[in-house]
Amino acid sequence: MTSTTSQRHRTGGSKPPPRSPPARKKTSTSLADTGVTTHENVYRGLRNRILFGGVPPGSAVTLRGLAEDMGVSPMPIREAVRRLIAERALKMQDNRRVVVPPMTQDTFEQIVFSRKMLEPELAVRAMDRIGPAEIREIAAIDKTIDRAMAMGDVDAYMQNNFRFHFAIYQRAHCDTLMALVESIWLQFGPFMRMAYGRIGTSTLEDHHQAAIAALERGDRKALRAAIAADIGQGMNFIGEAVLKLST
Amino acid sequence: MTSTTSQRHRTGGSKPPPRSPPARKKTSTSLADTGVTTHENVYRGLRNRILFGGVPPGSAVTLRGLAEDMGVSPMPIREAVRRLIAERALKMQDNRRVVVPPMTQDTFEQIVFSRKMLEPELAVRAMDRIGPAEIREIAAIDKTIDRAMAMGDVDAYMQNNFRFHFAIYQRAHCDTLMALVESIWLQFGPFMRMAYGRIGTSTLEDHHQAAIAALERGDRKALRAAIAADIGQGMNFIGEAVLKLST
DNA sequence: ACGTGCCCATTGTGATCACATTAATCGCGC
DNA sequence: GCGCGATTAATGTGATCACAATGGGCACGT
Repeated sequence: MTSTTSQRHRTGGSKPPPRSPPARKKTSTSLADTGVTTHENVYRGLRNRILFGGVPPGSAVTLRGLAEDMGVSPMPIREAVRRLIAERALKMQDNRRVVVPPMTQDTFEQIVFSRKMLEPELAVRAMDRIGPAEIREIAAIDKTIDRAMAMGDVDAYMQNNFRFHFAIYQRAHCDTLMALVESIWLQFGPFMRMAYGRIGTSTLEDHHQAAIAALERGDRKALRAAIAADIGQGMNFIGEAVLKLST
Repeated sequence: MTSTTSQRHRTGGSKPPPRSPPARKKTSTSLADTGVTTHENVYRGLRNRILFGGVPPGSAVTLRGLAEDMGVSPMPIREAVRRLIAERALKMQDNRRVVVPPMTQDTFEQIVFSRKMLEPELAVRAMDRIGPAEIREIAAIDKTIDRAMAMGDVDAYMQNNFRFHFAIYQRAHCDTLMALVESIWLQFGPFMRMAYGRIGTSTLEDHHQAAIAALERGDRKALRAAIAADIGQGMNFIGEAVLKLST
């Protein structure tokens, strides 16, 4: 699947001897070719897979393996992986092997702290730019979350939980803060998935309704508290499932 | 010139028909070849240059240019630059040109906010691991800062100011938080240099003495306040110099 | 003299090859 | 049969080439 190939930069077709005949083919414009570079597409795909738990912690990520999967040369893979390493979504161990970094109690605590420091602020800053239309949109996402939870659809739950939070944060137009928060989400994404995979989504409760209500009332303090509570509850759930039960 | 090549990875010696006489020489060890990979060395060199204002905002950073400067092929440069872009130390604009990102009032405010949220906490967490010996070391760095300020040595001032803060933060052993803070420092480094270049270091006052005193007394609240005040004062200075005066 | 169009230099991107190192596999000896 | 060493496979790294696109420089035309 996804045998898609790159959109440009055909290298010569065959070529045992050094030189390569032109043999340009280009074209194709395969699919999803959103005009961006190949390594950008690779990056987004990989990023989403990590963010939503598609790459279990500890599993190896090889350049040539991904290259074959995505039908491109190892080159754009290298750039995408390097970028994800810089964002701490991946980690290169001393072996030079690339893996999803393991979670420790210390790291987890720092993640929780960072989230509680940054995300409520982001929500409050976004509040002024969130009107009735945006609130409706956000509430719709929350509805989707409820459906996913009821059906036990972990993937849909995670994706929409992400959409819920970032639909709010994004309105703050604070890209510097957003970059920090996105990096943090990338770091706990795989373990959120692991937690839901172990325990399921049925016992989940979030504070999204309280956040929506605070948005409607324009209550900054309540919004801040709702986001903080949501983070606390969600991260506590992950902590229990991942750090307490086995490893 | 600089026909120099890397230290390993022989390229296939002869290559019959086509290209390029080998001309390898190894050379130089220009960059403190610490046994790590080439792109890691390139990364560190470039990172320091950015962090300490060696690359003025707006100036172009070209792959081949840097490659020639450092005597390596464009390849490790690409990885280092890609990493610095991910850390927001560099930015690739739509032209595909790589530059030190410009500073805006909004970005600046977010940087100040992030620093005030994260760095005092880092200092407090480090306090338990900072004994008399470490305090002596930190105080010595502060002495060096005073000397640099008196002599108007901007480079020495910036490097030792960095060393002062991170000598403290490092003891917290919080690498997740540290990564966030380092990314932030990379973003305002070039403008700190710009500010000092414009106004000089003579009018500077910091709160380092208060921080050292708080460390000696084990006074968490005072340490938090001293770090926050130092950030406030320093960033206000940069803000005045960079955002108010011209652009 | 100024604007306009073309040409070439430069830049980032992608592919492929060569190499060093590490992991895995198999075979040999006990 | 079971460990242990050598050989083989696989992986990340660096270099080089080819290509598309942008930008700047120069000549030409009005």
